[in-house]
Amino acid sequence: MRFEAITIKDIALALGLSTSTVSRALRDSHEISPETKEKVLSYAKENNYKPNPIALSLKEKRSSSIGVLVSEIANSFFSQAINGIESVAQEKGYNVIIAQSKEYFDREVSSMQFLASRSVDGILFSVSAETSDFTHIQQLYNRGMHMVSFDRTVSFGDIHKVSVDNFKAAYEATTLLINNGFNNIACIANASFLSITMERVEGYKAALKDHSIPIIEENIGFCSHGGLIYEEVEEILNKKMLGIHKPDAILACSDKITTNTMRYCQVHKISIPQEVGLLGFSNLDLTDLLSPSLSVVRQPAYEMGRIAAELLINQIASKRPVTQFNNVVLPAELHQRDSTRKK
Amino acid sequence: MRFEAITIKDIALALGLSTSTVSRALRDSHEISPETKEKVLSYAKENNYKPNPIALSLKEKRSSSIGVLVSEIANSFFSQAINGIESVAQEKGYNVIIAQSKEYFDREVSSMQFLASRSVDGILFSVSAETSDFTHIQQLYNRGMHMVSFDRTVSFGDIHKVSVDNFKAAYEATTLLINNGFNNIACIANASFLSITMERVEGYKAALKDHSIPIIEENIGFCSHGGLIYEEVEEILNKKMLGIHKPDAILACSDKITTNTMRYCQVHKISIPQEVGLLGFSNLDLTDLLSPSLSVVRQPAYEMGRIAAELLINQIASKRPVTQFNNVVLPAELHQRDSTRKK
DNA sequence: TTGTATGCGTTATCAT
DNA sequence: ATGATAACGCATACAA
Repeated sequence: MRFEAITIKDIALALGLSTSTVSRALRDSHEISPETKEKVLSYAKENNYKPNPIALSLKEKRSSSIGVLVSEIANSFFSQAINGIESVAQEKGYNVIIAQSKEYFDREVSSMQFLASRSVDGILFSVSAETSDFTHIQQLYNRGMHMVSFDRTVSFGDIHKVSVDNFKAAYEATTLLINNGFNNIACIANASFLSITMERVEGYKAALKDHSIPIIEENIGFCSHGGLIYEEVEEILNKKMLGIHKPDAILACSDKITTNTMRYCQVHKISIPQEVGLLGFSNLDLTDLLSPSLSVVRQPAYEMGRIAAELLINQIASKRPVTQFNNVVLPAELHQRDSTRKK
Repeated sequence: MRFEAITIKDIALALGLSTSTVSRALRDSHEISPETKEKVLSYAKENNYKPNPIALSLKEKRSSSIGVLVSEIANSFFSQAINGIESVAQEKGYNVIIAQSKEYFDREVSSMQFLASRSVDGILFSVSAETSDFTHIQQLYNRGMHMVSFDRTVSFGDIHKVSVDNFKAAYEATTLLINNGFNNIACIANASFLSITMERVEGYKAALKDHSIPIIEENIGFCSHGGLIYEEVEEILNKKMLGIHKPDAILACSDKITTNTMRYCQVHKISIPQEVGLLGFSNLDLTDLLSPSLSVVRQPAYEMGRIAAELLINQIASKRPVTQFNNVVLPAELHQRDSTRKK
């Protein structure tokens, strides 16, 4: 007993009409008599007729589904972004198909090809922490796939981009630390070739410079895997905290780096903010409940997801080739709490 | 320049063969000469031929995609579960299509119909906090849709179920509170008709009974919307904390209820665990960093996702109708930390 | 206003 | 060993 849905053919047979008449009646064509239309429509409703989306896809060469490629679903930022994407997709009648790279370049390439081969109409993506080469994206794009990049964007120009103002966010975060009396601030960031990483590091540097604080390269650290692994963060923090330039505050530039830095301080019994101030990028919704309350840069993940999805779906829907490429930049939110309040 | 993939017809044309020959060669049929096979295969490889999954779906009446319906994607438990689902799907060549009910019954019904109408091969679902009527599920199921229920399961029998041992988890959690010297324990749970709610409340009651502590119904509270809304939790907690039976500890039976209870204590300046002990169900991965470190029941979300996805995909793949229905019950993890250590 | 025929990409069933 | 044809469900150009 397998799921046998009613088709146009069934309706045509039952009503003694041709499939084309039924098809037209269902699509409310003006060249169908009101009576026939009524007959077909009521029969369709009674028998719960639903057009077969697969047949439609084959015919129309579109699938009404969009692919989303992120590094990790179980990451608060991305799950919030997917939430936004799903909400728009739902409104516009699109499926959302999920794939994740797990921060591996190889998985990013294969996942993207997987999505493309499943004939999605477009792809929303945020590159992995290992991705410095964009040819797989460029190729797909050149072959005509609709794509929108979000969060971690790409360097080539002819594509919609949605991101937060990372420079400003890091600039303001660093300034907050400085204004609270910290002046030897370390910066722990993601893989160095990610767009978001360099923007954040530049914002950090600019804030120091504007406050006449010397930039010490040794105070800057990069995590090649997004800070996903505690040991990676630990090693970097050991260098900083045990080094000659021992910082009095830390700017943690990603979700995972932030929590792993907290964990490091807990494990090594370093009190925040007495021994070291801490300000981190984080999208967790309970950072105010942490010990001590964590000052954070929060990214508008849900909104980014919505905007990116809207751009993509509009691009898919518009028949004409896109010539104008948006580069939407949203502001992040800065929340000050106890972890930056120096005694 | 739209994404124009190469088809069997293109290959046939280029090589002066018929489409059927090409099709057979690609599927490595024994009735094709080695030379032809070689020619076709190498041409296909050169031109990066990929069979069109939509045409395949239309022909085979299957889509190689599974739907996942959860209440909220941006919830740590569900995003971890989706992570597990995606990992299995990836291995077996299935798409994962996501939909969420947002804890609304209406959205659950429409999302499920949406998934079904997009011809997914099967659906993995966890019902919304409003769902007490399962007819929409039962109907779809009776029409032949493959379904597996997880986390919040359903009452009808002929379906695979994957869940955690909620009774045992709540029993052990309550016992831990009792052993730490608390004896007037309140229990805040989800909507009362959810399977998980009653199992947890029963576990709580059983633990009290086994320790000869009277069960006070007034100490038990239910959140109709999964504790999603702070005010809902606040109202319930006000009744408890300002009531005549003021509890000395709280068992918070969901992710959101747990964090909202912490927030309540923070807002109302109630110190944990001095004034009230707290033990909550939570899947956040930094509960040890909370203030004070939170004792939690953690659910094996990733594993549940994997197991549920495996069951579903096996069910889809097996041609025979399923007669044996699994009811997989996994143990939860109990982590004791400061929030239950009475001074 | 309605019906007939064709095609989307693929495979299965017939031929040859 | 290979080719022609039909079918999956739908929409549409063309015919009537």
